[in-house]
Amino acid sequence: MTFKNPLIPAFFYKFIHFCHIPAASPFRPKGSLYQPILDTFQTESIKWFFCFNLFNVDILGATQLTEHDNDQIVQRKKNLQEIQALGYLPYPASYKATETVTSVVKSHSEKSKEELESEKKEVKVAGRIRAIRKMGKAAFITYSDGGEQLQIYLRSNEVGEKSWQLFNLLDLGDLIGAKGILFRTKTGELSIHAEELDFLAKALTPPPDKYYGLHDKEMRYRQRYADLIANHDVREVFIKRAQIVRETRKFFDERGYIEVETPMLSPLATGAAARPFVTHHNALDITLYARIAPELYLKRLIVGGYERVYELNRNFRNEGLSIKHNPEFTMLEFYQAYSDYTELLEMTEELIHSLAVSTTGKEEIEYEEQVISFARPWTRFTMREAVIKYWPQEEKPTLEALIDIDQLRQLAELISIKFDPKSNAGQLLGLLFENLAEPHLIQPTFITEFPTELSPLSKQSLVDPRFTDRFELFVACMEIANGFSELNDPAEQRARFEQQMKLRERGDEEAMVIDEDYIRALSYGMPPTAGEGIGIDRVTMILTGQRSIRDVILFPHMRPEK
RNA sequence: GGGCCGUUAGCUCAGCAGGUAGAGCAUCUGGCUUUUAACCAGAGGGUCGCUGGUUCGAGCCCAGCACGGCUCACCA
Repeated sequence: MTFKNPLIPAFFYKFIHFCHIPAASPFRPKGSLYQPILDTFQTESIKWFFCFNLFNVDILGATQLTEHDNDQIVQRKKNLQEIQALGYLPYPASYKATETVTSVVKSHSEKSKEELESEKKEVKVAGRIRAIRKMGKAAFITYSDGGEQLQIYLRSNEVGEKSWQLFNLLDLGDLIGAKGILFRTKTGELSIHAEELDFLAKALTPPPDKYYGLHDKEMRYRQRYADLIANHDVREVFIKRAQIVRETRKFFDERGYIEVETPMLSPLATGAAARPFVTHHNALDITLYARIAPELYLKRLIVGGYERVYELNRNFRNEGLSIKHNPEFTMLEFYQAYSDYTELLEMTEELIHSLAVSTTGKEEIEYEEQVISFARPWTRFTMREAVIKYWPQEEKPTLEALIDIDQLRQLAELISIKFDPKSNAGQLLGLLFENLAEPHLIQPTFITEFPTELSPLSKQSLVDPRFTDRFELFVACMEIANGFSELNDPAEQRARFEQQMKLRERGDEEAMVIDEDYIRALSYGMPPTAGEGIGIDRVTMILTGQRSIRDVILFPHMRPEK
């Protein structure tokens, strides 16, 4: 076997240099330290390759002390140095495990002590050390693959000199491999009776407290890796999130939808009411916006003849952060031709119900000390009905009052809700709804009949054009979904955009921008279509019992450190 | 952006009327061949977020700043 590489002379030079490192570091490698390792390789070429590898894995860097090192890091670097001296690679490239900790635990948890003894099953398994219990010449190591935990039992006289020496240099958090026979201890715990230990990687930074874990929220979000190592339930949340996303895709795939990807960077930030992130494309010398919604692109695809499309991806909104808002969040949007909003409403019920059952196993879940029932059918109110239902006074407004601008102003004043005097009737009704009804919508509730002024992309109701054929779903007082029959009349769409532009001119930064190409697309003829967006982060929050959106986003945005 | 709260050992947290800092885990030394938050004996470890002020003396009181959490407003 030959290893031909024109760079070998360079490696050679590095290697020579490497072997003559001045005594600058307190952990300067001894001159002949690597010779035994190199000697085990027969060919010169492999030797050089290996030499490069050793050099590249930063033996010096990893064990060099810095002024920031505390006593624990110093100790761990020393241990790594000694592990190398024993002949182990400090950061080997792979480990040929026969299975994972989780698979071993899952497949053997039911087996009795006697069964295991007769099977004498040999396994080779890798994991991270979570606990070490040493008793003189024997010891237990608990290690984990992130999922399950497994115990290794070692005896100094059985495991071999080299493995035992390695064991004495191991620290909590290190990654190791163990080979041995599965058995059950006196106390009945499934364990590997170790024949051999392997060293796979060093944890130079100690892991969080093995019992109390990592609580500091700032550190949990900034160093999610440490959070995931320490807190098993955090890991579970993101596994469930993946399950929710997977099943959502399956739900739409099974219904004849195709998944599409539309621009994340676009010359117009439109399709929703929000302030965008702004960036610049150098080659084209144009301003681009991170998308606030894919809506208008998806409907162009409906025009183009894909009758069912969905996109499950990120939206970006340059707005405040809160327990419910992250600057980037995951939105599912889907569009279905020849359907109206009532069909999507039913579908939403079906989708969320099935997600709830598959991720939690039940129709009823606990969230924020409330029991939320996803048993169908869910409550439905028009926006005005909801306002009336939750009106705080004995004397309630009439349906007609709730769409009349003068009466709405009086009503808002009556219950001292502050409003912008320039607000139109639809905006005022929306304001009353948010203030009075939203805080009560704990159980899944559909709100329908949205004012046209609040719905620039929705089709007007045939029975009353002041309202649109639109709904929103609320769960746990959060807006989860927003769906409507899509406005497909290009003339009416232009009028709505112009209405929005007027709001913009009056200083409403979040009002929508006109999209001429979208109107052109509509002019080719868009079939009657219903479309919807569902906030995946919020669905995940509810189904995993998390109060903060930061707990369902792996790397939530924070101010940079220092 | 406003209000409230927080920041102490590697991790989790105590600390008081203002008198130079404590515990558990982790680390180090010794003991222990089926333990499991292993145990027993001993040891080391701190710029008490930063900067200034008050004071004989500040982790503690005051001011400013930084970072974070919660909350209100805008938003999904």
